[in-house]
Amino acid sequence: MPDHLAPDSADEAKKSRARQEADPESNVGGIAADRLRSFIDRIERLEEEKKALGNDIKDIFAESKSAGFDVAVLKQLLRIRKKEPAEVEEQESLLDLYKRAIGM
Amino acid sequence: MPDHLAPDSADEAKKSRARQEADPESNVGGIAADRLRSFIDRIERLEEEKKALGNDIKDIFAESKSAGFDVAVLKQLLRIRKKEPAEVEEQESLLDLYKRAIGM
Amino acid sequence: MPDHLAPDSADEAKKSRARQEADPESNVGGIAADRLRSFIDRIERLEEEKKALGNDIKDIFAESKSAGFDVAVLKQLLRIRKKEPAEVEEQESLLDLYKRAIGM
Amino acid sequence: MPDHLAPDSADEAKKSRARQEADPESNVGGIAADRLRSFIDRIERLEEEKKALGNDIKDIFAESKSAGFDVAVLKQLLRIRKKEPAEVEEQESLLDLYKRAIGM
DNA sequence: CAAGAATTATGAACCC
DNA sequence: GGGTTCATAATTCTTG
Repeated sequence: MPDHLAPDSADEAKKSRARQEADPESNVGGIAADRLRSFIDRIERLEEEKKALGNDIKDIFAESKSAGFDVAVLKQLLRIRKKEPAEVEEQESLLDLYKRAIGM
Repeated sequence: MPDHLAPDSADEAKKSRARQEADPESNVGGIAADRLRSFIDRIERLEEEKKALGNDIKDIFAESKSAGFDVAVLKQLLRIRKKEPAEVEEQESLLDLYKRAIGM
Repeated sequence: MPDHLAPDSADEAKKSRARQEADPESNVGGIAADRLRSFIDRIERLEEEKKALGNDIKDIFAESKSAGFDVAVLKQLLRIRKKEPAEVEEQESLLDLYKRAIGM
Repeated sequence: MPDHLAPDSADEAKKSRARQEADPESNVGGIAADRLRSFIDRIERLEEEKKALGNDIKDIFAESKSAGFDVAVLKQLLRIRKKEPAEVEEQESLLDLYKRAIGM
């Protein structure tokens, strides 16, 4: 987003304080606006980091593929490791049951 | 093609099995166990960090809610802020496409 | 319970009743096999039709390419046409959110 | 939309030809425009049908859930049925191999 | 045929 | 806690 739409922080701080008393109920243009901006900034920053980590993970999958590993199987393995062993077993036995029921 | 360049994954898999004797410690059933474990560890580590960031974000939403903000509105604001650059980009790519389509 | 609906064994009857009120004839390991098979058949049938439609669409793209149209541009046009109603909807929901946020 | 507001196809065809001569080089507003519109209409129609089928499938999953089946397992079963048996076996054995390699 | 984008499906979070 | 919406992951399709 372009910076020109955002007033600089010093001016904003002044305005915030000035208006805070004038319109305390809705807090529009007052300290609440600063607070809102702060929340948004913090969240967007964290989301950026999160995305970067996602890219790192993707890189490792590419690396493991180059090393000759089957990425689909690797992902399957990771999925299994995330689940509780009991859950894995339960789903497997249910799958077997369904298979037998339809004669597979 | 020189040997030191990476062969494709099928060849690599074959070579891995061929080399099993040469590197017995980390080889299990023709698989470079150490390498596999390393990939898995790295990925799981990064996923943990990613999840932690997700929790941080959730915390901020809770905080903003406590501060009196409407979380749903906040999220929609964030979504719009995220989408706008994407749309600018899209318009540009559409323009490029049209240019190419008419041979510019 | 009529005899002709009676399951083969007492154990089977218990399991059947515990899990569902199914026709015992079609019960395999406590699973209503006929019902399961029916669900699977119906889903696979619909997925086939869905895939066929996907192929039809692909054919039309090929046809439009033969007619001299730029397929990439065409696809982007379609994407935009699909997105516009979504945006209208979003604007409305955003408005609703703002209203709620200010207590209307 | 009421039918009386839509020009009938003969009228539309006449108009197309009338404009074709006016701008033959780029084919804008001429037959190519009609052709383009036709492609778009056909594709959008098919995509609608495709989406409807997707909804039908979703409904069946809901129905099977109500009947007491585990939807996740059901989907797993369908996925397996889609793959070639050889592929299924290969992936399973590879998974076992990886598991042993990391000592699971 | 590998890489990348696009669609589709799955899983998580939120509200009721 | 169950259904619904939204974010993330997986698959599919396309292009070079």
